[in-house]
Amino acid sequence: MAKSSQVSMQDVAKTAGVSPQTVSRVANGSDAVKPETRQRVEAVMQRLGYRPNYAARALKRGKFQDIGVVMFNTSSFGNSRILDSIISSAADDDYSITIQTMRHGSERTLAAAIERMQQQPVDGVIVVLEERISDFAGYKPPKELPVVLISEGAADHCPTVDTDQYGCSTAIVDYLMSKGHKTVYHIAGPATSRAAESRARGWREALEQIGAPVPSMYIGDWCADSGYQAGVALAHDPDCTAIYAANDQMAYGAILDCNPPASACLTMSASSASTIRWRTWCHG
Amino acid sequence: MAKSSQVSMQDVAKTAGVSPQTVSRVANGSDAVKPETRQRVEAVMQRLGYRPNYAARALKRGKFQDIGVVMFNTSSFGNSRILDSIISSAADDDYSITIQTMRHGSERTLAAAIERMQQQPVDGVIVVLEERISDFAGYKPPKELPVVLISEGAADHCPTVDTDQYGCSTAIVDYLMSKGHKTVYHIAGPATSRAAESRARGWREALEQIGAPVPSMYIGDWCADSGYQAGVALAHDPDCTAIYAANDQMAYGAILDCNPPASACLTMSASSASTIRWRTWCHG
DNA sequence: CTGAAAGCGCTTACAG
DNA sequence: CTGAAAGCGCTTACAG
Repeated sequence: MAKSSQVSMQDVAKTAGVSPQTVSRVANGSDAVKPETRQRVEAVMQRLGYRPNYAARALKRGKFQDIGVVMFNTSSFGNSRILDSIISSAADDDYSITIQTMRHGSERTLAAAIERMQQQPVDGVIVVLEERISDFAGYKPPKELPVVLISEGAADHCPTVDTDQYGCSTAIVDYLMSKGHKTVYHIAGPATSRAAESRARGWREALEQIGAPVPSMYIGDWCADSGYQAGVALAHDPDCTAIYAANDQMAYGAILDCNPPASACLTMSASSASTIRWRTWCHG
Repeated sequence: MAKSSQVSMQDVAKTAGVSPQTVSRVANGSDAVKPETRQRVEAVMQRLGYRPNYAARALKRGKFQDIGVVMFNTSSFGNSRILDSIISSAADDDYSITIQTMRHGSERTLAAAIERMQQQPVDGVIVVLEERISDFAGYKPPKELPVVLISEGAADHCPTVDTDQYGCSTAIVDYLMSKGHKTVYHIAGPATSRAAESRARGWREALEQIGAPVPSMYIGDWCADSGYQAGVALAHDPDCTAIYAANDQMAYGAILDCNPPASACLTMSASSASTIRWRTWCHG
């Protein structure tokens, strides 16, 4: 919107010989315009390259038609899927997305993240929380800005949604056990992750429920390397025939060295909007 | 910015007993304010929960402090890395990012994408192009909105940047050959991808340069499954000791079945801002 | 150091 | 079906 080169509603109005009002009506698809007037105005808009000014419109309307999204990063598999889904869902309703990441240097608190978002053209904010964050539990969003958290465990004063991490884990364990394995090994995510904890808990309790032995758990850091390390160890364990890794990356890593001993390796990932995606590797 | 609950500059001015002017000066950190006045105004801002109105500010300033990014999706490994980098680079200069994906239903042209972005609060647009797009070559961006393409091969009328796909490929081939392999197999990306084509060309010409035999190439679709298919075939080829896959996912897939025959499997991925990331798997 | 005035480009009642 | 007026909340010269 370089001021000089911007064609305004005024310009169109003047050229078309109508009031700005009428141009506005045409721009917004009102049907209270005579067809031939509309046509004339549209022709001028086209010719002059008129674009409605976003800022002026938002100022008047009192909303931005835009939702802010805050994530730690956009490059983890889960986050990038969530983001994709948010973007296309928003687009379905003509909403745009403003994305921000939690910066390493600055305070990693909800308060700081929302504070930054309040300077942005957003009508509401979605925060995707993978790690624990110091002010999670008691955080109170400002009343002018709706905030929804995607995180496990509800915050006290803020709407929170999440996928059923625990349920996915038990389902995966049940699935593998139904294939005849004696037990399932687990490569967990880091202790800082709420999701990792729930997945591990689901795995453990599902095994206990069935009465299967609970092998000691490997704790990774979501990265392939950590899965690889676990795989190296597991490759020498004759009892290991099935592994459930807490995310894709670690499963990829584990596969590198646990093949052929482990005849089945399953990995799950929580994707957007409570859709659970399963992936089966090395069908055994 | 729900109009009713929004605290305006006026409100602060009235409460603090100064002019809106002065509030503006405080909000923008001007030093032409008496310290005690500033303090008083800041206290009131704090107490009332004042936030400058983004739309009004943008309308006046004539810019948004925001850059639009258009991608086919945000969930491919390369794209998510690029996005992460763009976001944090932008944040360093207090710019925000508005992200949009090319929708499946709508026209997948630069013209359509930029058209949509012109309705957004953006001062410029970055388009990440993985596939060929019909209006790529001759596309002319509007003069009011700066557009930069990330794509291979320059467009005629639009600034274009890209990583050195070709150079990466030759470097990877050279690296593997230096490890004593007789040749390197290639799992390429789909023919629709410019990047895939350059990577394949780099691979082929590097082998020719060295005088190594050029095995027939496998063409995948970037997904792990296609890499897996290639791996299944290669596992039975005794001459295959090294594979260069055009992206991570296909490399993951290939590894599943080509181990142990292929003693080395390298994959590259083009990441953000012309940084080339290498990953070595199965050091042989 | 501080304020009164004008205006950014649009939309929203209100008249006709 | 069309237009004149007011105002969204801020910033930018211009005075003092």
